[in-house]
Amino acid sequence: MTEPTGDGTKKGERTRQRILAAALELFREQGYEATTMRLVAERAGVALGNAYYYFASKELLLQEFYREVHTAHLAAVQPVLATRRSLEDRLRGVLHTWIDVIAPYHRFAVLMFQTAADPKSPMNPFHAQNANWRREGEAVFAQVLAGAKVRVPNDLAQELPGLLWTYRMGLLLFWMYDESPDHRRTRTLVDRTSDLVGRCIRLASNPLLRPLRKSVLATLRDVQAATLPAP
Amino acid sequence: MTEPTGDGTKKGERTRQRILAAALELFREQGYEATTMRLVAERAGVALGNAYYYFASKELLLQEFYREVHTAHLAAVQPVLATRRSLEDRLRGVLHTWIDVIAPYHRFAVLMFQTAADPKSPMNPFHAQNANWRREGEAVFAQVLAGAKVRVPNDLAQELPGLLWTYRMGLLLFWMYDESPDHRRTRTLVDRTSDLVGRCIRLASNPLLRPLRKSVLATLRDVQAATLPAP
DNA sequence: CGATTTTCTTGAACATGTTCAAAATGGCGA
DNA sequence: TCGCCATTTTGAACATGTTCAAGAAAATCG
Repeated sequence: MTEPTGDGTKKGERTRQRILAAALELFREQGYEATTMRLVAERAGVALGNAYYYFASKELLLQEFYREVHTAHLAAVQPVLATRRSLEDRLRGVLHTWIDVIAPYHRFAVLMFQTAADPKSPMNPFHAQNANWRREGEAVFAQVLAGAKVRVPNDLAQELPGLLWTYRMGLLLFWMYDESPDHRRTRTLVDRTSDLVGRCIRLASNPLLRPLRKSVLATLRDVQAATLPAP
Repeated sequence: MTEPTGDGTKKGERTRQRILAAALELFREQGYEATTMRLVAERAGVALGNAYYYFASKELLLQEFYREVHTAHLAAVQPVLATRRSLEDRLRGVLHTWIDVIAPYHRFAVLMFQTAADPKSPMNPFHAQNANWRREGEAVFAQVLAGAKVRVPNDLAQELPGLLWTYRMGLLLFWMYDESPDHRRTRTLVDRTSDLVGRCIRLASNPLLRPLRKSVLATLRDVQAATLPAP
């Protein structure tokens, strides 16, 4: 029957949660490739087919992982944004927090990519299903910009969250291959690049560069219009 | 043990070629995912296991495809480079030629990525096996720069081929989703961005921006040192 | 030429993501 | 409570990438 531990839950919802929990656990322990659906089902105490009743594919389980990480990051980032004012500081803070949040999954990410696995879908923003996920990610950077005391021209401001999101994707890739303790290399890279990004933003805001900036941004928008579904 | 990479005439070399030909054929006809190893073997008139004797994985077959494309591009690009002098023209020419060369494989590429397949390995430059392939690709852009009448500072010149190669990777991604006839959208993008790239290179070469440029390039080199194997 | 070693080829077997038809369970009105 | 329908669960079956032990063919050697 139902009831303890609060979520509004029918019978099936609990099963779903057990499966998801088992999957995330196994992802963390063994990585993506090594986590077979049979293992997930077994640990969840459920038949193989049942896992597929709730998650149509292994990849959907993966997307749940991204959601998990995203909400954790969103929460962890608020105190940081509340106390820092300069663009560079805010950016740096958000990215270090990001590393903190994903750290437990390093083994997971590395395995996932190392085995020639799929950056494919979950990393590929060019698909409608993933558009939401991407836009949520951009929102954090919009927050970063909103609270920072920099003046950027409107055209640029509009594109910046997306650009910063892409920048973070690059960092993610670097982080995956970063085996240094506490991911120090990545953290160094964050420090250096958040500085550079700040400088580049200021440079791009220079009135002298307006024509070039306009051209670049126009092209960028065209590319997005062609690949991303309409907002 | 057995090293199947053969000099031209042995028995096995013919078998290898038949398997490779069958694979490329099927890739073009049906895309990567739909091409099963069993199909490849069957069309090559060979047992399943035999395909694995020559190509340890399906992915290796894929890399052969890239090699094929690369050599074709290299050949096709020479007349273009022989007749154009400005950086923008050379870049544009090289990229349009690139589109020409890969055009027959559009269906292949689209299927490959659409099915959430693997940009993974063959697209992932962060692996030793793929480093060569990447460097060969960069060489074309080094040629583009060498024959162009632009003066770029040395530090930048050193990194430009790699940067342009990455730029081309982005174009490839765009092209995959480009269903317009003759890939006109991608060609338009090439025209616009090769122009922008030219302008950006000139901007980055400005002495006033030397400090920023130095910082960016230094960071870039660090990233590469951490991810790519040493040249 | 015959024996032996190397190269090539085969097909069965395995692991894993995924599907599916049928069985079990639960909810609920009569 | 009984019967009926939707929800949930099951396990077998399938497709495909990959491995492997063993056999066939070719090359090498004495």
